[in-house]
Amino acid sequence: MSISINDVARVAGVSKSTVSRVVAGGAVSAEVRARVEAAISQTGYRPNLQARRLRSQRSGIIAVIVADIRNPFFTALIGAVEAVAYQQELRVMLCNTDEDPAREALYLQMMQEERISGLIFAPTRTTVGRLERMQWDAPTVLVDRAPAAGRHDSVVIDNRAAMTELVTHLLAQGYRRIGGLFGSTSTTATERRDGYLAAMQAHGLAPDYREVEPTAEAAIAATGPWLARADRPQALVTSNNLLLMGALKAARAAGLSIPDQLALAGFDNERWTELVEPGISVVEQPVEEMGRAAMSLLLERMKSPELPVRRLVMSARCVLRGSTRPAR
Amino acid sequence: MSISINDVARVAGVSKSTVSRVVAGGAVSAEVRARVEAAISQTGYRPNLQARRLRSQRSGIIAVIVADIRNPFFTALIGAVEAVAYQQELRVMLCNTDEDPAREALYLQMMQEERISGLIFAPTRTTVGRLERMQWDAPTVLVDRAPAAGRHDSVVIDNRAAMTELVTHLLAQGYRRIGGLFGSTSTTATERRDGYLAAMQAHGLAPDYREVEPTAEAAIAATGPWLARADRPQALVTSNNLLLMGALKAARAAGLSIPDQLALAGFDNERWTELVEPGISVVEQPVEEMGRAAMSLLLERMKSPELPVRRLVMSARCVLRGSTRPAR
DNA sequence: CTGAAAGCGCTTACAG
DNA sequence: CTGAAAGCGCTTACAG
Repeated sequence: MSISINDVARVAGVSKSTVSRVVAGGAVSAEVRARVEAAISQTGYRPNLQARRLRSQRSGIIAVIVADIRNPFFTALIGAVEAVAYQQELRVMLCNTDEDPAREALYLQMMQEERISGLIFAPTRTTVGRLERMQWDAPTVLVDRAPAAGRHDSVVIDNRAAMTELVTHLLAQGYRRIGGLFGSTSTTATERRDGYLAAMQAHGLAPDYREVEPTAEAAIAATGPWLARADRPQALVTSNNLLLMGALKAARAAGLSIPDQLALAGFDNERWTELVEPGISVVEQPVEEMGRAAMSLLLERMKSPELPVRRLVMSARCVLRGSTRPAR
Repeated sequence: MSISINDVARVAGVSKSTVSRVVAGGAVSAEVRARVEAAISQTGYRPNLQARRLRSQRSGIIAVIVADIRNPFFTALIGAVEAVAYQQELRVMLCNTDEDPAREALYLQMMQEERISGLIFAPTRTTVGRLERMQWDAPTVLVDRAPAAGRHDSVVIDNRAAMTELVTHLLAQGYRRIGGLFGSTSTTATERRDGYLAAMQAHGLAPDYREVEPTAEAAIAATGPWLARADRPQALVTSNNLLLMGALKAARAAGLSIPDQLALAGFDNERWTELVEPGISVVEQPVEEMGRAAMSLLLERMKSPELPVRRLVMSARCVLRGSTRPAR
């Protein structure tokens, strides 16, 4: 079909071993090297990676499996991963699971068939549990979502503490009926929920929260009726930026002014949170750094499979804006 | 290393040809099939795609090369492509070029070595020109960015007409000093610029525009000083959503009220354009449909390489909001 | 420094 | 329906 190493060898008048050495940068005399290089550009030869991988038993492919490629948090993460992969001459295979454990299982299987060199994975809560029991031996780094302790390296923030800080801020501003809107599919959302519960309980307040599919649409559907109730919350925290956006839309639709009738806060310092009026208070995660750190851990793991499991907890910070101004 | 078809054959007491047939769903007696399937689950055998691809000479890999994975337009596009690829059992290799022609060239070469089955590509203006002369024969669909006529299938909108419509709307609202902020790296931005020029000229107005790197940061840097001038525009249109966001930030920083001191409009109906006050008028592109259509064209092209070149022009629509209310 | 040979794990005609 | 053989395009010891 396409031009192979044999064609180049014939044109250059050498063996294919020699062509292979030239391509790999091995020890070859200058004269032969020049002849082979001429033959390569004359024929337009391009190595076949499928063959190289089969023979060398390393694919040089990194898989990235995320729950929602449309969530800008994951987009930024993927961007950082891709940048590192590019400079390491690794390929990136993209897998989007829509928070579906069945799809995650299928993708894991496919990536096993792919003989990937490494995996960056943001799994659902369901799969976090299963992953411990599964036979899965490719070098893997869990990012954003991980068990408290497990078999794989991970890069996370302290979700519980971050949410506790956010809720404590609202309490300090005088809010008492604080509602929580949390994703139902990730350990991350669950940890953030626990941070909310801890803060409320520490102040002797009754929690009032919902767990939903982590999309703006689900947030709108859940928040609309909630905000129409007589005992509706004075403030709302959400576990991610899509839920935050949905909550804001629902508040606007209900005609509630922010923060006077509803204070609002959530996660991820997306640019829009600063552009709406008033600005929305958020927990900012170092997402680019998380992506780069995950790749660093992965590269080390690929090099040294016997390293002890590492868990990297990065720090997040609250960015406070008008949406959480003191309660009247 | 890992379990191969030979191991399964030995356990099942058949030849590896037979195992291959079972895996491929070929004609095998029920009794033998059962034995082989038992051996497969007993050994935990997973086919090696590298070997399969080398032998069958088709990779089943789709490459997606985009200029900026962080631009939500491209993110949505990638999401749609991935969804179709998943159901077609194709893998997606993700390539991000940061609008860099050198990086595009490198990625094209890599994907050639990958022996990809197809390519979805949003190239820079530089590469749009080169692509015509390059030897590049993998099935390819250009999306969002394409030459007026060329060797490859494409899916675009009528960028020139869409921008003309947007500017004509501003003119009808009474604005005269309308500035344009356009990306410098894509045919898309250039076509939108031409639509702006056409509308201004049709009304005998002097154009006033800048071409910049298509990022929010570049937009802020360009717009800040511009809005500080005595002859600053009364209205501003931008060629994409990142520039729009940057322009809005610069307007806010300059303390200009919208639309009274500065009307604003751009591209892509991102959710934030509706949540800021006032809402921003935008051209909405059918981005998901563009991604799915691109995959449809690609699948057909993969099946029938001899089809004539097709150019699919999808329709866009203006979503008018408060940011372009009539001028005082 | 260079070449011949073996083999990575499959699929695919070709016999039987 | 089943198996033996060839071969996809490489790399990698092994000789020389």
